[in-house]
Amino acid sequence: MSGEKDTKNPVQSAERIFQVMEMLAENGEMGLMEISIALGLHKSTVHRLLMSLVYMGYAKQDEASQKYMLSYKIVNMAGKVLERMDILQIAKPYLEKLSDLSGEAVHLVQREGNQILYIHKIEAKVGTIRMVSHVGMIHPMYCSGVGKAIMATLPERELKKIWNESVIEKKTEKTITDYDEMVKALEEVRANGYALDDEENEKGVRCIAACLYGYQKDVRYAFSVSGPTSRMTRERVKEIAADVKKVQKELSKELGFPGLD
Amino acid sequence: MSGEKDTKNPVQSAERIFQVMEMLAENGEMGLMEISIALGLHKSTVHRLLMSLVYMGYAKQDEASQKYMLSYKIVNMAGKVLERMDILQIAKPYLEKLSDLSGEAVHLVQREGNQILYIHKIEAKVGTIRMVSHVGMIHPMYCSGVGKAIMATLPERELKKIWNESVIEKKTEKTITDYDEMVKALEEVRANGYALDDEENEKGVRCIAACLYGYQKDVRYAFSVSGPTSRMTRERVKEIAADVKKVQKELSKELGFPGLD
DNA sequence: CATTTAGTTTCATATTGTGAAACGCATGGT
DNA sequence: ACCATGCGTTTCACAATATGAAACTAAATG
Repeated sequence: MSGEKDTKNPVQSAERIFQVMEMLAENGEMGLMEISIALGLHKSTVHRLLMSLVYMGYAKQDEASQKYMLSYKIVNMAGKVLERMDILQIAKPYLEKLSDLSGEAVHLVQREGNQILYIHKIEAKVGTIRMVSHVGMIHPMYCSGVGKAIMATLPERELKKIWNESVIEKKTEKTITDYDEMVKALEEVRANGYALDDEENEKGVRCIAACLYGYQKDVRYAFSVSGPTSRMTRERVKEIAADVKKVQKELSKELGFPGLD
Repeated sequence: MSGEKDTKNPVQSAERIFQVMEMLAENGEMGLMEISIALGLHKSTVHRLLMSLVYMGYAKQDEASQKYMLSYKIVNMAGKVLERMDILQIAKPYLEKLSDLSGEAVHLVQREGNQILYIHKIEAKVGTIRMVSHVGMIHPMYCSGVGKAIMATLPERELKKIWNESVIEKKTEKTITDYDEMVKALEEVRANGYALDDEENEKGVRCIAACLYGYQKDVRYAFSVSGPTSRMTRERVKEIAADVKKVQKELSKELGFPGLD
C-alpha cells in the first residue's frame, strides 16, 4: 500500500530474527537452508539467529530431522497479553452461558482496522464438527457475521474505506462481493438487531453475531454463535438470535454502555 | 539455579528485545524509564529496541500516556503456532516413553462433551491380553480413569450436568453409580494427583490416568496406563502413578501450561 | 519560574553481528 | 565402493551495526 522506504528498522538483527519467527509460525517445521533461501539471508546468519531463539527458549530443533520450529513459549507470552485484555474477563461468563444455551461454538472478536482478531473461542458442546477458527486468527470483516455486526455500526464513509481496502474474494456462492448489496445487508442487520452470516464465509456454516457497545463510542468487539446448517435451521436461528441479543444487551451494560433501549 | 555462564546468547540485541517483550507481556503498559531501570539497560538502548518493535508491529505506544505495550501481533503469531501444535505430535513421544517404562497399554483421549474420544493407543508390550479399546472409540466419562481425571478438574455445576446427561450403567460390581460417591472419588483423584480406575469399567482391568493441562484453562485431554489386575498390583500402581504424574507435568509444560509447581 | 523527570535524537566509538570459507556428516546416485 | 551433493555447524577477519553518553525537548512538579 505504501511505496516509500518507510524509515527502516533501527535494529537489523531484531528485524531478521522476527522474520525467522514469522517464517516458522507460518510454515511449522523448517530446515536451516529453507529459511535461509526464503529470506535471502546467509545460512550462517540464520543459524546464529536460530541459536539465539533456541537459547531463549522460543524455538527448538527436532533431534531427528534437525528441523527448527517455534516452541510453546510464544503462546505463553500471547496468553499474558490476552489476559490483560479485560474485555475477556468480563465477557467470558456471558459467552459461556451462550454456549450452554445453544451448545454451539461461540466466538469473541476484536476489531483491528479492516480486519477482526479472534480473542476467545468456546468449542461446540454438541456434535463432532469443529470450526477451524482459533484464537489469534485474523479475518477480513466483510465476509463474517461478526464483521457485519461491527460494520453495521459504522458511518458510510468508513464502511466504504474498509470495503476499498479489503481484498474482496468470493469464498462461497453466497459471499457478498458487491458494495451496494453489502450496504443493503447492513441495513438488514440494523433492522434485525443481529447479523446473520448464511454460508457467506464457509459453506455449511451459519452464524449469528452481534456487536458489543461499551463506554467508548466506537464499537470494538463482536461475538457470535456458529454451527452447521444442519443444526442451524430457520427456527433455531430465531431462538439463538434472541439469546444473542439478550447477551449483547447484558454485556454492553456491563461494559458501561449508557444507551440501548 | 545454575552458576555457570551457560554459553550466552549469540545475538545480544535479540536477547534484549525479548527481555523487553517479556517485561511488557508481564506488566502490560510500561514507560520507557520503567523498562530501562527494570532491565538495567540504557534508556537510549531501550528506546531503540522499542522503536524496532513498534516498527515491526509487535508493540505500540499509547498516544496519550506515551507508555508502550505489546500489540495483538504476537497473539496472531501464537495462534499460528497453536494451530500446528497437534496434540498427537507432541504427546506421542511422551506416551511412548510411558509405554516403554510400564510395558502396559497407553491411551490418549480427548473430551467430547460428556464423553471421551480415544485419539491414540499404544498396545501393551508384555503379556497376551489386549484391551478392546481402539482409536476413534467413544466412551462415557463417568466410568473410566481418563474420564475421572478430566471430571476432577470441572466445577461441581458442570459435573452434575455430565452426570445427569449420562446413562449410568453398572458395568461391573465396582462401577460407581451414585453421584455422591463419584464426588468423593473425584476428591480422592485431586488429592492423589492421578485417577485410578479399579475395575470400574471392565472386570480385571486397572487403569491409572491423569489429565493434561494446556495453555487454555479448560482441560481437554487425558491419558492412561491400563493393564490386567494380575500385573497391576497395589505396588505396581504406585510406581506407574509416579511415571504418569511425571509425564503429566512434562507434557503439560510442553503444551504451554504456565502453572503446575 | 526553577527543577525534575520523562521521552527523543544525535553521534563517535568499539562491540557486535556479519558472511565467506572450511568442516563434518549424511544421503543418494553411478 | 566411490564421489558428488546438500545440509547443519563452526571459525574468524572485518566492518557494519548496536551501543550509550550527552544534548535536547516537553511536560509535570514544586
